[in-house]
Amino acid sequence: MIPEAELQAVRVAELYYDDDKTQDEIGALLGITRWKVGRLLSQARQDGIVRIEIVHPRARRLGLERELRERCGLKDAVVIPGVNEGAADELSARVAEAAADYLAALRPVPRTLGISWGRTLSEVADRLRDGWATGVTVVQINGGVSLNRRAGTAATTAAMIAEKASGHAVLLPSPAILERIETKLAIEADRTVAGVLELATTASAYLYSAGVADESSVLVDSGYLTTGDVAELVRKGAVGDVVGRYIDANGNTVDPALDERTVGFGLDQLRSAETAIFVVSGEAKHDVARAVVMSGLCTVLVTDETTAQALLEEKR
Amino acid sequence: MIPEAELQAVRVAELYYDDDKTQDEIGALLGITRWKVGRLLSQARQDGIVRIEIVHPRARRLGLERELRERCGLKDAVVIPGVNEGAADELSARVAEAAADYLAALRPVPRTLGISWGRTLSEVADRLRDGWATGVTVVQINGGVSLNRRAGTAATTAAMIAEKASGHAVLLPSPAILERIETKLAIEADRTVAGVLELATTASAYLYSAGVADESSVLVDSGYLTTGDVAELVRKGAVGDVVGRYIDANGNTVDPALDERTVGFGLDQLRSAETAIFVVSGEAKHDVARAVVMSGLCTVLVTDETTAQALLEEKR
DNA sequence: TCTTAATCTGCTCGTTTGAGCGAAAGAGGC
DNA sequence: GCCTCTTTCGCTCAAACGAGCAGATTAAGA
Repeated sequence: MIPEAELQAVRVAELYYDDDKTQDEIGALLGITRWKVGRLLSQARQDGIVRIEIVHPRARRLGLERELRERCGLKDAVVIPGVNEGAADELSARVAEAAADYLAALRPVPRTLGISWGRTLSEVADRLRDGWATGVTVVQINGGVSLNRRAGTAATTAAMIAEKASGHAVLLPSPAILERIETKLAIEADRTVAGVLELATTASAYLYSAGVADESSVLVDSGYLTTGDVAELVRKGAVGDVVGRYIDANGNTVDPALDERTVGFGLDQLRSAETAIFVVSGEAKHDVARAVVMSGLCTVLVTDETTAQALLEEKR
Repeated sequence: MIPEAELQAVRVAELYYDDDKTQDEIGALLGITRWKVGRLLSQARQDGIVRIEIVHPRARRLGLERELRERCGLKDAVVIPGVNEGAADELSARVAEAAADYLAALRPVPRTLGISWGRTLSEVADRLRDGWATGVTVVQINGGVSLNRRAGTAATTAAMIAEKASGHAVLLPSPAILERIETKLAIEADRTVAGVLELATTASAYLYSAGVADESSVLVDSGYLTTGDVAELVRKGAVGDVVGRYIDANGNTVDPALDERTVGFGLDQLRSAETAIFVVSGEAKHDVARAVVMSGLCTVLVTDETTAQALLEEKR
């Protein structure tokens, strides 16, 4: 049996929202005071009898964002509503657009921006509008230019972001992962590389995404790792990679030896950053996303609704 | 490209409805006046960017009801929201319940109520609550007791409605359709039948449903008509039956000869009634419903959302 | 280019609404 | 039954809001 109060709440909600009556009128009609009407109304919203929805491609999910901020200790969060039909492309496009918007609206405007590279970042760069800022130095925080088959993606991403802000890009002239630790140390000691890495530490904001730990990874694609290497990493608990470094569900380095051979910004450095914007979308990346957010690798999260929900689900 | 104003409207709507900010605050935040915020907000609702929905089994669709009243010349209309999953039983149950509610809330309380019979009416009777009124005389407006296989359905419907209002039922002791017109005239001339029919004309309200013109009809089921008869009626344009009389899409009698042999309240009498409540639900009955509503056979319509939409669709 | 119509903007003012408070009404323990 | 605690109620008051208006701005036509 439905409680009497609920039925009345429904009736009141109908008259108020569908019939555009004032609370006073409704009160007179149903023989109750207008305050009671107001209370029923707010309870109806509380109970979910009245649902207010914002239906728009660019709409955001502020409720989820608030929860993410509060429960995950984020400085900020942007959540894009899920697309009706399962159009994964469109979803990532929208999230990328949101990230671009966020970056453009970021205050104070970063003087130096540290970025990673990959499909997501490239999409963000595309969607950034010309003149989104002025005079921003864009610096790569992890290596990987040379061996990449889709040559230059990494370079063009940085260049495009810089160009659209009438700034200039500083590339990291190094492979992502080296075969021998000695080589890695040597290259990091090199003036050019060391200079870039130092510049990276001075960045006022960082923008990066993450990869899934499977054979589809760009690191495999680029030849840095074999599918066997990845399988081994997964066995050790890897859920994905952030700026070229594989992490487990707790956000810790999975394979210290491999990490030693990886050139670029370290995870701890990222963790201590004032503003680290993490862009992620798609079901496949839920695990990495969780690891990144929970281990404090980012201060700002830009993602889709499903991912956001998955993150909060976990926390309950 | 999405117009700038729309994006701003979305932003405003988010801040207002999701973030519970006042229009003033939003104005300050976005650098616009609060009046502009208000205007964007009302436009967002107009454009359907902001959608307010009342989610409840007993909720009604007041917008549709208003349209029905205005566009179809109805005195009143009750529209029940569609059920999510295709549960036809539940839908008819809810519509029946709504009809019962409507009847109970009807003012002035009818002294005499004319009813038809059938599955729908029986459901309405079931859902009527004890003491829904006091001292109402319930009179059958069309025959059909005797031959009905589910013997007594018609009788019990009337009896139940009457009993729940501490009133009494007056049954029409006659078949629905007779084989010869002479018999029909004779039976109508009989004191008992004539008395009931006269009482029926004095009713202050009528409650009835309609049947579909196909072999599933209760008139076939009860043996008044053969499936062949019905097929012939359909060929002549029949869409369904109301109080035992078959009508076409315009609400006119399909077969005058058959009509002459049908005992009970006439369609014209129904049309001139002050209050004629028509209860109908389900996709199969859209055509009959349209015919009934458009030809002015009812003054009050109780139905489901899909049917209501189908009726209005037609009118465009 | 000037004129005119249409739209948009910021505002005044009266209405509508929600927070907060003391009184009344129920619920529950003794 | 009587008392206490909690909930619900009606109300005051100030904030929030929308209708309607006049001036500003834009678009369109001559």
